[in-house]
Amino acid sequence: MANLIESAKQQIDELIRTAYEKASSGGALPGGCALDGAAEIPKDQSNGDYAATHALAAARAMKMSPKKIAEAFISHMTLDDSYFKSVETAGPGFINFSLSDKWFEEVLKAVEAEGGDYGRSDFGGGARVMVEFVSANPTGPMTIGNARGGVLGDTLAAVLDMAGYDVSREFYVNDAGNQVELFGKSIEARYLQLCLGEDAAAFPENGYHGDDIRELAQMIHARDGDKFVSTDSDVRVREFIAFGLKHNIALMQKHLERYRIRFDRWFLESELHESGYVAETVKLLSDNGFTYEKDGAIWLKNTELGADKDEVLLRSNGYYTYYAVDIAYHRNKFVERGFDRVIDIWGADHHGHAIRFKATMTSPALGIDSNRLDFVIMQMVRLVRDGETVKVSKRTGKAITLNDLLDEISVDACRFFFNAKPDTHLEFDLGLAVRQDSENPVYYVQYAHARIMSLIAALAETGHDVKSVSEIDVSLLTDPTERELIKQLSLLTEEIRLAARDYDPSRINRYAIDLAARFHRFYNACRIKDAPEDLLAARLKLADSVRAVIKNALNILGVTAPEKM
RNA sequence: GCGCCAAUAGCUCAGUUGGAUAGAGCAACUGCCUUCUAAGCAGUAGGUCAGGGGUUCGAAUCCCUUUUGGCGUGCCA
Repeated sequence: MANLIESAKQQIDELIRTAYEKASSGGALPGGCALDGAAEIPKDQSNGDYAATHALAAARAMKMSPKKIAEAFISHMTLDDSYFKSVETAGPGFINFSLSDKWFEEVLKAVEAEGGDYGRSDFGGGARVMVEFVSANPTGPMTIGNARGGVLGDTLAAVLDMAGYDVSREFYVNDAGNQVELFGKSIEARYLQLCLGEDAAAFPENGYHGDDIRELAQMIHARDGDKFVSTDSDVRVREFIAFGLKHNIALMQKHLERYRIRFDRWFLESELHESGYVAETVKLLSDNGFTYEKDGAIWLKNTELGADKDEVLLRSNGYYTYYAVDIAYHRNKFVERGFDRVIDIWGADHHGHAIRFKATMTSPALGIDSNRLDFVIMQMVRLVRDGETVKVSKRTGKAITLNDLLDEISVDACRFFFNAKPDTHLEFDLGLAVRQDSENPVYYVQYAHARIMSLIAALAETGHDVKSVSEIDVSLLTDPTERELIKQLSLLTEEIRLAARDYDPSRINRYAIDLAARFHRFYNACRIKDAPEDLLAARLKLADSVRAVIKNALNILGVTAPEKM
């Protein structure tokens, strides 16, 4: 649970506040001024390990130059028993602190004590959070967009878990409605064409043209022959939908498993219909005066609820719209299942819906507190091969599926690559991704881990085992690469907290790359094997700490930490 | 038309919510293995932070505006 970055920052804040009290009571500074400002890690290491901006922020209120204020702070400050060995003013009035050996030792102790839990915090206070992601239509194979959403959702869930939330992963299965109907009719057409010839059945408008639909028809035909030719169409379509969905859902589960994604629950849309929950929800809205009738349909007064347009809830043909079902589904998440917070990961093609939908859910009609429902809108993935954009579409049948992708690219590389910042467009060059194995940053990180594993094994053969922090002398680790490496180790808890706060798990990728880079630098600058006994022990301990932390970071990303490469 | 998101090195992207001289990785160039994994390291070069205004001690970051791109604006989901 150690967050030594936060501890150090807090201590700086306290040191400055204490110094201000002394300085103001002694008359060196005007009293009664609010102290703003914060401790930050400066970009340039020559400016110390931490830089505080309190003096800069107080300049106006105290009517003094920031530099003079900073000097007054420092002259009234004692660093005894703190994490710092020195403090000085710099530039326009920054107060720069340098860390002491004590702090570096604390970091290694925390890594050792917490092991696989190092990085974990209670930032979330155990709040129950649902992350709903992928939720691909079961009418066809998962796409590249699902590949991105899958990684994003899974790693976000992992990050939230590490940050102290009680996390549930959920896949919402759209196994009802228009698209499913179309799915059934597409299979029906292919089936009839198979039994009676290509011209025997017209293919439905906007139907699913993919080969997977033909395959489903073939599977049915292989099992039952021409049996369904004479069946009533409604019955036949229902039968084919049931068959197709069962097959497709099982396939999605298998492919996601391969992708190392496992959901706590696969929630079926049909449950909401069959239990009458959708009807009940719409009735609730109607009873409270939030709907009206027009053109034979029931509309939600969404404009009054803060959205930019009204929405149909019940179509004139008697079917509920996705909008009505989505309201019911989210009402279920909050009201029936009591999640404190719900995060939906949606593609950019749904962002308009997300805005309207949030307005609806958080309006008086549903009464959900707006900070309980969040959307992560991820921008589209542009698939490129040989410099040309590949269109991703289930309908054309030419889409490259998640599973196709995993046949070409390792799960490790895929997961690492797709875990990019959600709000930027992602260009995925297939040719490059396939060829570039050794240039992918994931290998850079994994290599650091493998390197340490073999290092530890080699040293063990000469009788040098990894010792505990209490048995080594941390003050021997004086090389800049060693100091930087330990500082990077200390950062994981904070990075996880920020990743959870900002819903940006890609911070962990960058963290892992940075940690690996600092290890490689250390490895090149500091010999371990030939070092004097005490130094060897300290460096070996440091390397082993790095190994543990890389493993934790890769674990969050769902990427393996290999022992050899 | 209106709305949302974006624009940073040749390419892919960071930039700790307003801090010090804007950083990495690819690609290019120069070095480093008889010594713990060279899938590595060190170095050189590369910038009008899309353009213009504003806010203040201080702006890639906040506000306004223009341009460019993606997406949305269905009784599809």
